[in-house]
Amino acid sequence: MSSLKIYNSAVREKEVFESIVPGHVGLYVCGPTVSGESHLGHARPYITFDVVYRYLTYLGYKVRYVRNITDAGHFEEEGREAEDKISKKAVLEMLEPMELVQKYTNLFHWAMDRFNTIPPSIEPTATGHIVEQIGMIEAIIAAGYAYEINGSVYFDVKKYAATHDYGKLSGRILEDLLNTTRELEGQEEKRNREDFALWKAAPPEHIMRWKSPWGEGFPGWHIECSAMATKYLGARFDIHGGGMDLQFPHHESEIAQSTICNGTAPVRYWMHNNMITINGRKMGKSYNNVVKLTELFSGDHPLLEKAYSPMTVRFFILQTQYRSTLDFSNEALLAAEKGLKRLMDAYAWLQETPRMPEAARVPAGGVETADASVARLLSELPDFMNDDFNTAKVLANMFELVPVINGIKDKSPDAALMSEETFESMRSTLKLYVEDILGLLPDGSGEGEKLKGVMQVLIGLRQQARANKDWVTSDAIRNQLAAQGILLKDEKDGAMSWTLA
RNA sequence: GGUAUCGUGGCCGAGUGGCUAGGCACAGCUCUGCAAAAGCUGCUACAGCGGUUCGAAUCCGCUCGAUACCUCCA
Repeated sequence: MSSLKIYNSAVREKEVFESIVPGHVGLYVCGPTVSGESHLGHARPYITFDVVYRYLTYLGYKVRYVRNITDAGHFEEEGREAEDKISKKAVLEMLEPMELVQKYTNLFHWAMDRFNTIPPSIEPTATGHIVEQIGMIEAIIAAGYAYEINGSVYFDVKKYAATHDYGKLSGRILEDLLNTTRELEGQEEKRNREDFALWKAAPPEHIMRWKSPWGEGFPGWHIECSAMATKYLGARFDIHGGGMDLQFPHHESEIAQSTICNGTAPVRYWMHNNMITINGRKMGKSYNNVVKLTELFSGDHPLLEKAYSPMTVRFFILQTQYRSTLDFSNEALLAAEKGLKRLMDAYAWLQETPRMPEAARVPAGGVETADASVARLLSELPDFMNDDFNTAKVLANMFELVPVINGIKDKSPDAALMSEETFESMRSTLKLYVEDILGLLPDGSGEGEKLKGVMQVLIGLRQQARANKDWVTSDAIRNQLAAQGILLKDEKDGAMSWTLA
């Protein structure tokens, strides 16, 4: 079997994965900023790294998965007037930042649960680690790589770059940054334009504020990840993940801070997922093209023709290699929905069929025509996962198994013949990859025991009607069920199956 | 302007030198009371131009086009 290779953004090539501490993996993923609702674009990293987490766990590693919640900084609820922040209204009417944080954190957890992502081992919040962040900033100042001005603290990029490779991760050259940095407000007090904030003094109207050696203020964006990653994973850990748009400046700055503070580069393998685009454009607030997850699940958005289930979205994302851009459209999502249904229908039947049906059994002296190809398709799955988590190829192989499974199910005369061992191997391997590694769940929601019982009654009535060639009754049952969103199918041997539409 | 990535059939997308990706859509056939599903078959592409090579979607160069980042961003 092949060994796991990961594309390391820092060196721009695939490297064989070796954990720093044998048997253990430290995984850090930049989490959401909970000042607003998560959108489809946010779903990608969390689903991508959920699969990474699942696969590493399957490989036998004890993984500590840390994903932060960014709940400090500038906060403003969408649509809410900024003046609220400084109004002299009663406390209850004023914007309470933690109320927003709680609301959007809950919503985020709800969406992650629907996507069937496994919760991280630790989900630290920025506000819960102010002490650690202040400690880290003090260490950086003590080392001489940061300076305080007017209650704010900035990282001295120029000094750092003199002896370290600032820009290595993002492929940037410091001089270029000097010339191309945008004009922003509040930049005057920095020594150099490329310096970034470790701590910002809070203006009087700023509600989120903490005491620090430099006065009241709040931490810079980059320091929180460095502080929390260091605290829970150590000065040097295995994998750091996040969206490509975070590569610069966020991750570059993380490297600089942690390197000065801890005396070592923090991360062994950097992984960056690509963006989700709409009509070729990145999904983002500034482009005004975001589809929120709640809108996606409800279908309530001008760009959406219908609602799409969380599993459809998960499948849609996994059908693409995580380093490629993924273009969103109704057509693409619809295709994903249909494809997933086909895969999961075959999969569900296979899981309900513990023993190889007679019809597919190889007759005495017969040839196991399907054994070799099925075995090959199955044996390639770990190779694909080991090749930088190529879930697209894993799914492609699974789709090649679908006709094999359906052939057995339909007892078609030219059904693929295979040995009992191959059948069992197919069953257990698919369960492992579909459910445990890719995290795709059969859409069994709503199929309560009572509904199953009721369906059995209706199926019985319809079978009777069909036996009597009473097509009127037969069709009435099927059509009325369809109107209720239940699709009834006649199988080859007179049996019937049903699915919720 | 700087840096980087990408351009694959109607659509989405895998693929770093030779072998069918896969899904969806579409067409035909089989099965079927009808339907749906399923099975089989077909549709077979790599932006353009040069180069390297026995051989290139894959390597190199140029051109055209697109996107991302350049301190809000998954």
